[in-house]
Amino acid sequence: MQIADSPLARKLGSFVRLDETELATLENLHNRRRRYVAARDVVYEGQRDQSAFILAKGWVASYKLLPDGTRQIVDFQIPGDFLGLRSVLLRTSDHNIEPVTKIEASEVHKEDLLDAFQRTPRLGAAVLWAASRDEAMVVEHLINLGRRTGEERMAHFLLELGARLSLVGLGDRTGYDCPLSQHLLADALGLSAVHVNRVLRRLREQGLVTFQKGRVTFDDFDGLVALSEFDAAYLDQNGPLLP
Amino acid sequence: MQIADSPLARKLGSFVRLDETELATLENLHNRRRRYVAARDVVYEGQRDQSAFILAKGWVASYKLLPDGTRQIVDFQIPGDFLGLRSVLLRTSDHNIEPVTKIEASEVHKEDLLDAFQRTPRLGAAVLWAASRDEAMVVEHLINLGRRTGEERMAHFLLELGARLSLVGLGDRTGYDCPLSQHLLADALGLSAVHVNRVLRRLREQGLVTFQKGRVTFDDFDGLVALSEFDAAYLDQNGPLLP
DNA sequence: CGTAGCTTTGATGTAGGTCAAGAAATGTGG
DNA sequence: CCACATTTCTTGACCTACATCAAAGCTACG
Repeated sequence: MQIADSPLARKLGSFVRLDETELATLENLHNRRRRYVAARDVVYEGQRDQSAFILAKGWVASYKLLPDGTRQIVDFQIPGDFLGLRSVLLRTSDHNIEPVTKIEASEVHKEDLLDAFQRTPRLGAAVLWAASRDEAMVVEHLINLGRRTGEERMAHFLLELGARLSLVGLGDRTGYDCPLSQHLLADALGLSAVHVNRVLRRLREQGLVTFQKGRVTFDDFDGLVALSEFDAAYLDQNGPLLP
Repeated sequence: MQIADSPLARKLGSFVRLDETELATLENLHNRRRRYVAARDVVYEGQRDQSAFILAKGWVASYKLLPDGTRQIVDFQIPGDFLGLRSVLLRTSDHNIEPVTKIEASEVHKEDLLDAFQRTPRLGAAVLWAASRDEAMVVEHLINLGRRTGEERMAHFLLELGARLSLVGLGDRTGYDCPLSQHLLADALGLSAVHVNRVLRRLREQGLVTFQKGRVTFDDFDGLVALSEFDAAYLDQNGPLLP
C-alpha cells in the first residue's frame, strides 16, 4: 500500500494537503508496525515508554470501568486513529483499551513525533487537528447520553461512525462494515444490550438503517440524519482548510 | 489580594510549586482584568482575537444546544479555571458559554500565554496539567450520564465540585456556596428539573447532603462518597508532583 | 459437533419524564 | 420599605422509555 492511501494519510490529508516531504515523514512514523491480538499489550507499552500508536487495521474500544462492574465506552478507534496520543501531548489519561478485532498498529515514540512536528509544522497542525476532533467527539457523545433517546442515540452514533469511516475510505453513504456487537453498542450508548436490539429492530422496520451480519446499511440516509438531528460540523471534515 | 492567593495560583500551585518568578509571570497574565455581567461577551471576544480568559470571580456554564431546544451543559467553570484555553492551544471548540453569576475575568492573549510558557516552562507544564484535567472531567461526566442513576449522578457531581472548589479555597469537607439553580443542575446531569428536586430531597432525607439557599452542606461526606463511588483520582490533585 | 457467545423476543418492573399548580424566594420600580 | 412580578422550588398524579429477567434460536469455532 502506498503511504498516501493509508488511513492516517487520508484522514490528515482531508485537513492539510500533504506534500512529498510530509508524506515521507508520515511513512517514517509508520515503520515500526506490529500486530496485536489483544490490545491490552498496546496500552501497557504505551504507558511505559511514552509512545503513542497509529491504528492501521482493526477496531479498538476506549472505556472506563465502574466499581460495580458496569462499563462505559468513551469512544471507538478505527484505522487512522491514534491511541494514546494524549499521553504524549499532555498527561497520561487513564481509560482502558480493549481490542474489538485483531489489530495492527505502528508504535510512535514521543521523540519521533515531536521531531516530525519540528520538521514539518503542517503535519503537526494536522495531528493537533485530529486530537481536537477526538475531543469534540467525546463532547458529542456526552450530549448523546444526556439528551437523546435510544433511537436518536443509535442513529447519531451510526452516522458518526459512517462519516469517520468514509474519511479513511472504509465506508460511504450506502453503509460500512462494522464489527461491533450489540453488547459493545450498549456500553457505548448507555443502554442495555436488550434495548439496543429493540432499537435496531425499530430503525430497520422504519426503513432507516439495517445493521446485520457485521454490516451497517443506510436504507434512508436523509431520514436517519433527520431523526438524530445529525450535524457533522463537529467532525470538521469539509475538505482541506490549509491549502 | 496577593497573587499567590488567587484561585489560579492556588490551583496550579497544587501541581507545581511556583517560585517568585513564576508567580510574577502569572500576575502579568492577570493584569487585564474585566468585569462582565453577561459572559456572552466573553466568548465572542475570545473567538475573535484568539485569546483565553482566566475566571477570577463567579461561575460560568459551557453547554451545547440541540435543535429541539433542549441543552446539555458540558461543564461549569469556577474561579481559577480557564475559558477558551483550548481555542488557544488547539483549535476553537464550539460550545457556548453562559454566565451563572456576575463574573470577573482576565483576558490572556495567545502570544502572552505562549511567551509565558517559553520563559517559565514549569508554568507551561502546570497549564497543560489544568487542560488535561478539564478533559478528564468531561470523560467522567460522560460516565456519569451513561451509567449512573440520578442520585449517584448528583452525589458524584456535588463531590466533584466540592473537590474543585476546595482546591481554590472556596470549599471544604463541610460544604461550599453554590449559585446553581436546579434547572442548571438538570441540564448538566441529563435529568429534568423536577427530578433534580426529588433527588435532592431524597439525598437530604437520607442525611447525606443538603443543598438549600445557595449552600451545599455535606451531612455525611463518606456516605456520599460511598453512594456515588466517587474516586477523585481523575482530578489528580494530590499535592505537587513537581517539587 | 458441542459449547460458548451473540441475537432475538416476550413479560414485567421501575427510574425518570411530563403536566399542573401552589409556595417560597428573589428581584424591581416607586 | 412596600407592592408587585418573576423566577425558583416543591409536591402530587400519571405515563413512557428503558431495565431486568428469562428462554429460545443462531453462529462460530476449537
